[in-house]
Amino acid sequence: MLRRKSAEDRKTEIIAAVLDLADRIGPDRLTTNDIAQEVGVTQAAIFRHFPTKAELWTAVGDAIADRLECAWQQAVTNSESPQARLRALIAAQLQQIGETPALPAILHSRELNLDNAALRDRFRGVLMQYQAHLVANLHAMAQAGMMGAGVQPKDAAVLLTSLVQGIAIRWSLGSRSFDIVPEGMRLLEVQLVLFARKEMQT
Amino acid sequence: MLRRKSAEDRKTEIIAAVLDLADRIGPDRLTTNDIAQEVGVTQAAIFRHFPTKAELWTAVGDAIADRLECAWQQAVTNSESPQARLRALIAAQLQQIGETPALPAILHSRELNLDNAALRDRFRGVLMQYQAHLVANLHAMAQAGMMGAGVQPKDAAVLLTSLVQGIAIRWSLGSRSFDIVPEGMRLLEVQLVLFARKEMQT
DNA sequence: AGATTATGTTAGTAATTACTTACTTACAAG
DNA sequence: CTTGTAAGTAAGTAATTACTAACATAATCT
Repeated sequence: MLRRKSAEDRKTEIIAAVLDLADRIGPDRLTTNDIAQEVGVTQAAIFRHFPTKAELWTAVGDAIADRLECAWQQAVTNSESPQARLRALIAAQLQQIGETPALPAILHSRELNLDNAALRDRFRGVLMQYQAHLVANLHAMAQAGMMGAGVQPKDAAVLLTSLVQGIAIRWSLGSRSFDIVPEGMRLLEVQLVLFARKEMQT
Repeated sequence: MLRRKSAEDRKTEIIAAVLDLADRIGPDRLTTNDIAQEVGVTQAAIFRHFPTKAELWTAVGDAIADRLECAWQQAVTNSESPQARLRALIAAQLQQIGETPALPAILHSRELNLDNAALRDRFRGVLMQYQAHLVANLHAMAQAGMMGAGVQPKDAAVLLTSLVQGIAIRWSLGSRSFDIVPEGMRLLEVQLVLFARKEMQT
């Protein structure tokens, strides 16, 4: 017979299954049937734990947002210098994507961006918070004389978030044939060297 | 009564409708019913022009690939210097996204990446061709002494494609509240200045 | 003008979807 | 051991999906 689990355990199990399936099938395509099969219960069992599919997605989104916030909160508090914090923030982001490859797809899915306004706003806030962290540390670096002139911290932050997104896309399209964290950090160093340069050429 | 159109006209009309709906509804969510309503015909009429939904998507993908290839072919041939070609290539890409906002979503949709292997491979080839264009011109710039040392053309090309993707994402998430082409070109100039810098600081 | 054909419609189909209802049973507490 | 409840199932539902077959008519050609 089937071993029963506590509702809490089953819920986290279902959310994990959604994260996994969102990567393989796609966030906008996975069905409650897919989820049930992955977990190993009947379809009806899913609705015992989440009244609607929308609320299931809300739970998934909340879990993601929590994880992200926690990850870069740690990155900020565990690093001393602005430069170290910057590196830690980028590394944290890359690691999160590496652990949960469906993350970008879910963040841009219509499931959450069209059907779930509350969660969309939360994600927007979380991502703005990340951008603010980057800007703050870039600003501190500029004041410490570690940045060449002519680059606004805001623009630099956009270049860095773009770098992360670009790596993530290249990683996905290329069937994840390289390690995302070291490759991302390598390119980060390239960009940081560019930031640090001072003299210009005609 | 309904005015009938030639099959060719109707096909392009349907493809245009798909591109529009893919942006509003999402590539993996839009139905043949949605398309029919948008075009103003019955659902069955869609299947008069495309035998299956998969073949419709193939046509849409082909149209996109053609458009992209054509756009940056023009960019390459109409510009004299490597630097001008680089700017033209980025501008072309930004303009394509501006004209067809669904482009990134379709490129990464499961519809084309899971269900249509042939088209996925074509897209991969097209994007690699773009990357090759960037690398070639960055290499020419380096040989002309227009690039500071220490940055490989390949890495620089990755930074530039990331920049385009990052701008596109920011543009989408921010409800397209800014003009994508000028904002993208502004950030491109920032990155190009960084590339051109030479002396380093400790 | 009349015949032909290509573009359309109407009215279906089987499969899949999210979700429900009524019933069952594993499990923890007394 | 008994018992109440929480976690599960079996068997449905109506709505939506991609797709089809038979019929209709606007457009085109001679």
